[in-house]
Amino acid sequence: MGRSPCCEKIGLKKGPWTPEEDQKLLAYIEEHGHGSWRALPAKAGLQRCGKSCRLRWTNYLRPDIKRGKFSLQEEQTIIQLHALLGNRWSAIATHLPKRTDNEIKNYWNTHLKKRLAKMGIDPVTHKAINGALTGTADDKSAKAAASLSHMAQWESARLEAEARLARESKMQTSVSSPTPFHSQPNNIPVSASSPCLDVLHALQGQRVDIESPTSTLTFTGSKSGMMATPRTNIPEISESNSVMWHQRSDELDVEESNWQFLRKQQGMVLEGKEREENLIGCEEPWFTGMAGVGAGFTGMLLDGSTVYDTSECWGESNNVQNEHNSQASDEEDKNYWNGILGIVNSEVPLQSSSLL
DNA sequence: AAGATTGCCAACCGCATATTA
DNA sequence: GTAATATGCGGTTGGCAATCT
Repeated sequence: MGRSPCCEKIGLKKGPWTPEEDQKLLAYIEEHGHGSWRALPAKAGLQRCGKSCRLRWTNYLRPDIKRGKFSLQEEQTIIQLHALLGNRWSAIATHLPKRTDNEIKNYWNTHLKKRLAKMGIDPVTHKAINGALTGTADDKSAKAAASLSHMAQWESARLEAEARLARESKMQTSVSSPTPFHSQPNNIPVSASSPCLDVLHALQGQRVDIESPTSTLTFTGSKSGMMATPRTNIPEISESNSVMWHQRSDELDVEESNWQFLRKQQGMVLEGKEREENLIGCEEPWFTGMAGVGAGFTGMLLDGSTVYDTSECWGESNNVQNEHNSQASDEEDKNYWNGILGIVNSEVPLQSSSLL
């Protein structure tokens, strides 16, 4: 529908924020919460539109924002998620604690995209340009693309469901009046078993606190419906290490059928200890436990036919050929992710992973 | 030393969607 | 059901700093 007219008002200041303006905005939100962004500038004594205030807060002033250089792990996460989700920066940001969508977007555009292009990989499609990396297109790459597309659709559905649940939760908890930021149950946005976030859990093989500054999801602690009825998403690793998920059937029956499609495509699902063992395999500290993910996506990209070789993990010798992998077709398929891994590995100083 | 070029990122713009009246 | 309003998202830009010539 119609656009907000607030930014079209004459007399509102634009451009860089001054320390005084920052202080006013910060002080107001800390005391009253942001409430209605539209009404905030007048109440806070700012000659800005609400939109500008919201942006300043979410991208800069929020206390739970991590600034500085991206770690190696963050870089890989961005690349992987971009391959999965495309330019959905807010969705990607939900998987990167303390990073804003704007920051991720900027980093992608100024660093990662260039690196991919330099590697001969199309940053949009994540496919080799002119077969530079993985050879010419064939049935496998077509199937991989289809799988990836399907996965992206699935992730979209998950995000929508997540947003819907958040809304419902919000309604149930009767959050009718804005809560001052400092008095919220969690200054840090919650990581209450959000299904979407579980993707990253699988990526990292461990539970992590997701604190996306830009996440639009707001749960309200123990009163929240989300907390009362935690979702039980259980990752499963297929034979090709693809990550599978069990959803609450009462919510996501349709989505479940999508996964069955994938299961069918990917092969049998491992259970219990066997699954856990498949999550282990990479020596690289940060990658430990990630085999299920990198490998999962890799598996999909390779049509699930190639077992991921953990010796090719990020940080390991990407150029070292796997002596045990003698099949020409496997070599031809030298998976896309290895190429991606090599990009950053070859251009980013190792110490970058220990920054921040 | 100075002008040109490039890289970076905060902030803006406009569209899409959700919410409200 | 419709229109107005509010908010969120992603693309783009402007300006500053660093680097190059």
